[in-house]
Formats: sequence, structure tokens, C-alpha cells
Amino acid sequence: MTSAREKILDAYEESLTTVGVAATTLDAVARIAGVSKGGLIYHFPSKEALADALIERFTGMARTSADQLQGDAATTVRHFIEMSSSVGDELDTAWLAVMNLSRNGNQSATRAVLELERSWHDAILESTGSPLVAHMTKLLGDGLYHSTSFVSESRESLPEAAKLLPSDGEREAIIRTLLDLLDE
Amino acid sequence: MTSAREKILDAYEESLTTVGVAATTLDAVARIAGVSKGGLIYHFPSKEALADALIERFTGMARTSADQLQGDAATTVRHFIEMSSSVGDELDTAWLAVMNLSRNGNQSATRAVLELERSWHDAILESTGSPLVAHMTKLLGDGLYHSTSFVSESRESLPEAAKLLPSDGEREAIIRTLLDLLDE
DNA sequence: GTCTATAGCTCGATAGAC
DNA sequence: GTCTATCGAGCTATAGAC
Repeated sequence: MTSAREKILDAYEESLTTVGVAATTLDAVARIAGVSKGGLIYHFPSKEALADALIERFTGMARTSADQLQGDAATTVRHFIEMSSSVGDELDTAWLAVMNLSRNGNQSATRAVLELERSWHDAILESTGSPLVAHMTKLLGDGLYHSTSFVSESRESLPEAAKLLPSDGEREAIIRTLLDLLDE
Repeated sequence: MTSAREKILDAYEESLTTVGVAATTLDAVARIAGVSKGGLIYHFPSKEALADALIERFTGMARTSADQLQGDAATTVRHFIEMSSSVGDELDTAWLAVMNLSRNGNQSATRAVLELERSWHDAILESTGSPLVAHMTKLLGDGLYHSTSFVSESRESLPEAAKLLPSDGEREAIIRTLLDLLDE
């Protein structure tokens, strides 16, 4: 059984990622979580406290994610590229929510996202030993993530958007290109 | 002399990109534009009309941008990568603003962004003739843009964020890698 | 620990003077 | 064409019953 606290944070994330900050009211979050506004306020005394808790939970996931990028070059590169094309998992949802807070003026959110970006980059740089390949891997992953999540969000209204994404075979070719660069 | 209408749209963009949708009230936009709320409402009878006008202006810029990507493979790839690392120009600001509307539930904004994404991708695909290089160019550009704008937004609070961006030399190496792939 | 009720504020939009 | 004044809706947060 998930605690009420976690259910509320999940609902907050869901609202932030689906309808955005403007429509994410305490009422809406409480309704999604299945509690009353009073119940929500008991756990999180203000909207800011709710945002802080979300960012804190995100930071924990971020640490885990960066740790998982440790390994030899081939594993790290492949893992990062594949992670970047997955949408809908825990970290992805949290990322989108925190990113939305960041873009709407929440400085703690900006700091948390930047911290994760830096951890990823450092991990890839350390395992590959090449600044160029590290940057390319990071950029390709970022682009992949941007495209995947944007296409995923708009798929229902515009199905042909899927053409923007590389196929599985192309993704393999991208990974191979990156690893080939390391061998030169 | 810029028309009041354009000044209001500029102010709307500025507010959307700096403080976000939630804090972008009609009062705030009017204040930035240097008009009263009544004056704003004369030009744009509702907030939705304001958003529609912004998206329409963005769509115009988007068409121009996609047209400029026509050319031979080397020119197109270089142009797209360099465009992706520029921050603060007209199209970039408009993009950020419309993107923020999209992420907050505005369907027209989503459609406009997707349309531009598709135009870019089609132009790169046509000039390179290679689906793999087209996707890689597009992804690298997207990643570059994401990093550049995010780092740029947060630079004041976190100066060390600049390390996340590739140097000019690395950007050249990235372009060269893409063009080498075409020659194989 | 969760609820209802409501106070107090801010926003979008309207009305009407100039 | 631009302004001030103001209404009604919807928001966060508080108070207090259970």
C-alpha cells in the first residue's frame, strides 16, 4: 500500500506533466490523489512545500540514475542512449514535472535538473575518456529524449509525429557510430 | 517605431520565457509592454487571442527558418547545428514561448512546434539523402539546443553549468563527423 | 489523519470615460 | 486607441469539526 504522501506526490507529478503548472491546483492534485484538499494540506502545508518534496524525491532518483551509468564505455554509452529513448518510467515522469517547475521560475528545480545533467555528463566522460564522444553521447541522448517525449505527448493528436523518431535500427547505428569514434 | 500590437506580443513572449505561464498575467504583460490592461485588451480581446496571435507569428518565423535550410548537405548540416547553438534570437525566443504554451495544454502550440520539427527534419533528410545522418543531425541539434538554452537560463545562478556545452572546436568536430558519415 | 467551510487574494474580462 | 474602475470566478491557505 502506497502512503498518502507518495500518492499525493504522484498526483502532483501527473498533473504537472499532463495539464501543466497553470492548471495544477491543489484541488486538482487532491482529486487525482483521491484525498481532500484538507488531507493534502496536512501532508504538505503549502504549495511550495509540495514542490520542494517533489524536487527532493527527484534528486534521490537522479542520484541512483547517475550511479547506474558507471561502467565501461560501451555499456555506459548504450545505457544512456537507451535510457534517453524510454518514456513513461519513474525518472522520466519526475524529470518532466521538475523541468516544468524549473521553466516556471522554481530555482530549486533548475538546480536539481542541472545537477543531474552534470552527473550524467561526468559519468559518460569518465567511462569514455573522450570529451568529444562524451558530448556527442550526451547531446544525442538529450535530443532523443526531447523528441521521444514530445512525440509521445502529441501522438494522440498527430500520429504522423512518430516519423520524427529514429527506428531501433538507426538507434543501434548511432550507438555503433559513437563507439567507433572511440576506437579511432 | 514598433506597433503596440508587436510590443505586446514581445512582452508576452518575454514573460512566458522568463517567469513562465503561471506568472504571465495580462497585468504583467501590459506592464512589460508599457500599456495598460485596457490597452492590451483592445488589441487582444482575450488571453486565448493573445496566445493564438503569438503562435501565428511563430508559425511565420518557422516557415522562414525551414526554407533557409535548403541547400547541399554540408551547408544544411552546418547551418542546422549552428542554429541549434544560438540562443536569444527571434525564433529561439518565440520557440521557447510557444513550447511553454504547448507544455501547458495549448494544442495549437503543440501542432505548430511539431510542424516546425517536421519541416526541419524533412529539409535535412532531403539534402543529405541519408535517414541515419538526418536523424543524427536532428538529434544532435535538438540536444545542443536543449543544453544551450537550459544552461543559458541558469547561468546566473550556476556559472559552472557552461561545462555542459561543447566547445567551438568540439562543435566543428561534430559537424565533421556527420559529414564523414555521408561519405562512407 | 482527513474532512468541510470559508476567508482573503488575484486573475481575466467588462463597462465606460476620455 | 488607451485609460481607470470594478465584477465574478477560481485560487491558496486557515479554522475547526470529526
